[in-house]
Amino acid sequence: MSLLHSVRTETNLSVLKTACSNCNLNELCLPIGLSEEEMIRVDEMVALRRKVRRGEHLYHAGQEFHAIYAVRTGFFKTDVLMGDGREQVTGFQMAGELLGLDGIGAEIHSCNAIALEDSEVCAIPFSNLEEFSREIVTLQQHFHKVMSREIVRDHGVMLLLGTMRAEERLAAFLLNLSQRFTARGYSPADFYLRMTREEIGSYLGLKLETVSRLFSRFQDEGLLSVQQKHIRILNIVGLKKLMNPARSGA
Amino acid sequence: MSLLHSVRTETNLSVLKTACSNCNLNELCLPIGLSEEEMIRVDEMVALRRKVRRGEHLYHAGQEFHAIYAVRTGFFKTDVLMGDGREQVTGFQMAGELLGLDGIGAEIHSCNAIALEDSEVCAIPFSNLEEFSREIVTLQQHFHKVMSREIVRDHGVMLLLGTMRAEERLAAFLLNLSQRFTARGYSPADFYLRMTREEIGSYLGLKLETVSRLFSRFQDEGLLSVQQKHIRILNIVGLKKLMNPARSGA
DNA sequence: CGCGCTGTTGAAACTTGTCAAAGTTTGTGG
DNA sequence: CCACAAACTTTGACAAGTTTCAACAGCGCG
Repeated sequence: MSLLHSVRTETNLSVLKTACSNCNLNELCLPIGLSEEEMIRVDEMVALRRKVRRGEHLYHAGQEFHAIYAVRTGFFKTDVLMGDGREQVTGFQMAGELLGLDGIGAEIHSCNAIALEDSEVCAIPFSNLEEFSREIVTLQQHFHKVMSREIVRDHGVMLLLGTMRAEERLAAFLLNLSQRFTARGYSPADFYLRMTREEIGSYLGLKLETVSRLFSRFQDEGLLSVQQKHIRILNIVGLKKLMNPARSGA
Repeated sequence: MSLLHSVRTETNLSVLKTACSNCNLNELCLPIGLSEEEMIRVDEMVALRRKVRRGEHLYHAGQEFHAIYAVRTGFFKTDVLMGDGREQVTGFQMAGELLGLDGIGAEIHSCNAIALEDSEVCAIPFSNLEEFSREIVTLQQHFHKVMSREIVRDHGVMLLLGTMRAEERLAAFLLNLSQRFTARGYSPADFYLRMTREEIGSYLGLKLETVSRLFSRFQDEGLLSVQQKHIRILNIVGLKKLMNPARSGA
């Protein structure tokens, strides 16, 4: 526990042992589908909980990789930076979602993970995860699925960035958020954005002004109500239509 | 082996057992780093070789997932299609690279894999892979790294699509190809593209006309020699500079 | 309570896309 | 083996979408 040389803005480590078996997230998180017995074994795997304050890094690009993190509470973004300062946000993560998969390949993190609000994660030392997944088939399978789904999600983002127009991108983004909030028991149509217009823009391959204009336009068109970060979706069907522009024939 | 109901354009299955231990690709492919003994065990894991002719699908989006494929020879693209016909190419795969990771999550393939030239793959039934990777730690670790690297690669493509200008994208694409050809013992500066301008454009989020104009411009600027699909890189430093436009300070 | 970060809006500029036409290569069938 | 058709590529002129630059408004943190 006397781990860190307490680097500048580094985050706090908590000594609290986390128990997946008690966690209300276990239906969204890694242990999906484990039997009660297996779940209790998995409790050993999770090392500790860690709090990350808004604006702080959970890990930096270039840093050594040791653990996968599961978001317990809060909200993160991951991004990659180009030499000249350009930023690409590669994802936004909320409760139950995993962070750090990018580090396995090179044993070095390839992106930054930054808390967008005060957050808490479970750290799962990767060697533990590999060890347990050799013994618990369900866990192995589930972990592989999680990684694969991350790949599929990334392909979806490529589709968005490569082929969609600005308004389609923002609609897709809002619908995706809506759906993920719903899965966590929150309102599908009324939520607070945790990220700035610039971060949304970076994720969607747009400039912040474009995002802002689009929000205004969607509001004018009666699709949304926008008050800063407070979004209400007023016409979800309309939003969906924006994404799938009427195809003539088919 | 009496597998397929011989669907229309479906590909041929070969009864040949593949042996990783004899394969000259094993330094690029899944079995990297295995001991000779382990390698021989892994031979059992690989089910069979399959030929895929140019233009044919290795698998379709929506099809049930059973196996991961390793490219032995040839060249593939993977793509996802939107309802209205828009296509996003998500990757180009060459010898030693893996196809099918997208299918693990939902047990259904989420993209199409199409041969761009007559090709041959090794099919590795996924249940075998999971079984063997429970026993052979090196294999488990390597497989996890391969998946993670795919995620990192995807993030690189997001960066490209989200933040780079057309000329930077094409430069990055050519340098990436060059580097992968080099890793396979081919010339870094003289190669044949297997894909059309439209496919390059789809991968890079550009229209085929833009790609064509860019090739012409790069040629005018003395960076490349372009004769249809035959590319010679004449000024690799110049290409790299295009990607990292001179930063003022730093 | 004010300074700074975040967001909004406008006008002009620029990059890339669209449409169109013609040239080139490749593949196929006679 | 030639000829024709289809697919792919190149190039131009113009249009459109998005960015850039700039000014200002609002909220929130210290």
